[in-house]
Amino acid sequence: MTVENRKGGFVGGDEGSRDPFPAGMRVLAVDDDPACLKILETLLMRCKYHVTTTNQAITALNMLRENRNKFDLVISDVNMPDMDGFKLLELVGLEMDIPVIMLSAYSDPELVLKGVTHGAVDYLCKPVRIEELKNIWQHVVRRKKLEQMDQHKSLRNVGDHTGTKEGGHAISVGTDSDLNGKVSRKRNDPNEEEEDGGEENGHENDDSGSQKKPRVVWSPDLHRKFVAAVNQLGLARAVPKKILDLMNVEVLTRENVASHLQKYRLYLKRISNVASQANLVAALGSKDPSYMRYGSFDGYEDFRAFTGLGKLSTTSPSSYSYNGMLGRLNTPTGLGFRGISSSGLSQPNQLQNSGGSTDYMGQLQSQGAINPVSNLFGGVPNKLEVNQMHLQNKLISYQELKAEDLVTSRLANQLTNQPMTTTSSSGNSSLVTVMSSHLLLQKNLIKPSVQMGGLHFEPVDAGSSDIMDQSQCSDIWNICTAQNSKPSPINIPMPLSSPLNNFLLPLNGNFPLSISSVRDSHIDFSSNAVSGCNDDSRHDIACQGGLISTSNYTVQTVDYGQSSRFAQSVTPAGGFVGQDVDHQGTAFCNSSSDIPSGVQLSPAVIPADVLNLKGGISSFEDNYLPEQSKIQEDEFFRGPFEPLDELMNAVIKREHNDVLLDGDFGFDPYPLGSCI
DNA sequence: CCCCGAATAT
DNA sequence: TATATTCGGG
Repeated sequence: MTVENRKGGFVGGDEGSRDPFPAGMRVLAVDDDPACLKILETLLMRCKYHVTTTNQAITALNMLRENRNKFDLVISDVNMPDMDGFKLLELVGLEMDIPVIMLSAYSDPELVLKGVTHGAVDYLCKPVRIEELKNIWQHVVRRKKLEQMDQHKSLRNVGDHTGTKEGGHAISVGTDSDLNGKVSRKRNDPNEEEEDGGEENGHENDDSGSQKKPRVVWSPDLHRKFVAAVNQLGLARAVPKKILDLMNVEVLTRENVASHLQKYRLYLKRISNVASQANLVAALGSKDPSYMRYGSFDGYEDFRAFTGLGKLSTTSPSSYSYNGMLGRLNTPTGLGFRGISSSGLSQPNQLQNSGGSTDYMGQLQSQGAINPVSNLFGGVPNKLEVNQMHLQNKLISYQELKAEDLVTSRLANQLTNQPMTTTSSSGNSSLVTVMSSHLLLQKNLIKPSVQMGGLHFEPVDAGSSDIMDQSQCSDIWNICTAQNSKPSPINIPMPLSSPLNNFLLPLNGNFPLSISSVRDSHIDFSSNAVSGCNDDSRHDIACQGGLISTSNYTVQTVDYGQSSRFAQSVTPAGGFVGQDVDHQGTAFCNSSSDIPSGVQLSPAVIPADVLNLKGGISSFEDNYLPEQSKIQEDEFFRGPFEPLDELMNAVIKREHNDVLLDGDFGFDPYPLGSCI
């Protein structure tokens, strides 16, 4: 996207770097404490940087606004009287594409986390040592690189040849920056979405005479909003108009949303197919490890990208840039899972970006969303996800399940038996290790520490093992697969890591957490054989589910209509809602209109006994599914639920009170998202 | 008439 | 490919 190139600076990128790189890098140091500021300045100068200082955040902001090309990097103290360092960080991230390093006397992890989640590329503790400053230029280089990549990408979209030539300029609503930080709002589009931070610009084109509506580019930010809206509404009720309203992005038209929704649904469907395939694989009992590659998460890279490089993008109000995403995409590590391809598996090392890469969805993945796919496969939040959660400063911790022992031990066993060796691509090792340790911890019944605040995150890692464990899953999966002799129509092997995932996610990391279970994802196929439904692809059920929220647990599952029309005909009362904590779970059922709305669900997803939820939670199928659905459910779920299955369904619990904490970020409305 | 979703065009 | 536009229908 464009963005004007920052001239002046050096840049790291290959091209151009004629300047002696780090030397001369323009750094803006901000600290209300004169002494600290002086020290900082001195150190920075020693590093040969060109330093500008100010003791006021406001001033710093103004300076940056005046000429965004004047600085390459910002180092700001966290605690300042006039403006909270985080605020400054946020604004800078929002308005310009300049890496920001936070500085604080406190090394409280919470603060660090906050800084990182707000988009800081680094977080240094005072007293700062020159060693730490010597390499800060790397952040600039990194960002530059991303910018370049971004530009290239966008060039394609935008005009350049072919495509839109005349008139048709693409709009990137809001996005722009996406990768980097928000900055730029460049380009053409008349108005961007709200996000106030915005500013400037506006002029520019629009003009051209042609008045062709600018082509909407569904940037990550936009998509995020879209997903947020969808989640908020619940898939069943997410119709273009409503989504449009929720998104509150004016340039968009209902048609735009409708079109995107169409694609989104397609993605969901594909995902479900993937899941099915996975199931199939499991069912077949293939022992080929390659099938299980999915175990390798690359969280590390993601993590890095996520944290260090990028800002998180949040949903609306402010979107933070998430740099690094691109980079991530290009690296093998970027992929979350090794996938399953149409053939059923993917090659290890193979990049999973689905083809294009222009796809921002892939990028989104790195954002903090919980990867649906992973859920599909086991509902296990992958490392990345966990990391992301951390980053997001969401308070998440693993909470002990009531069934903890059961689950844990079981998991442990599985894990033990099947060490995750996976990994295919380079760079995974660390993750793998992490996972392993994580597992070990579980085995020992030590609770993992994903503690982030008030939220408790349930480690459902086990899920992955489940998948691997064919026997465990076979019942369910077999059913799914066996009956569907016919591959799904779409059947695109989607690498797990493919962008699809992102589509689902709430991408931003802000959600409180929920993870959805995927067990239900089988659905798609079912239509054919199982339910005897029509082949009509329209009838596939992508998934079913609902959101359960008990005082302690929140489970979200997805529900996608069986028939495309169902949305219209059925009106679930509840909606998924993440926000609605009170809801005890609403199940949306599709197709049949007889579904009670607002039902509480409980689902099949999580066996009550396992979770030990009190209150009757009856099985989903028994109570909430429409007849038709029930049939399907039976087909799929027949049999007692296995605890593992349970696990697989990622159940995430969140404490009641866990409200989002960080106000800034918190705002995410969606509970999460992921549908599916 | 409005809106939806699928199909089709670009 | 992704998005826009069209089309049939509720």
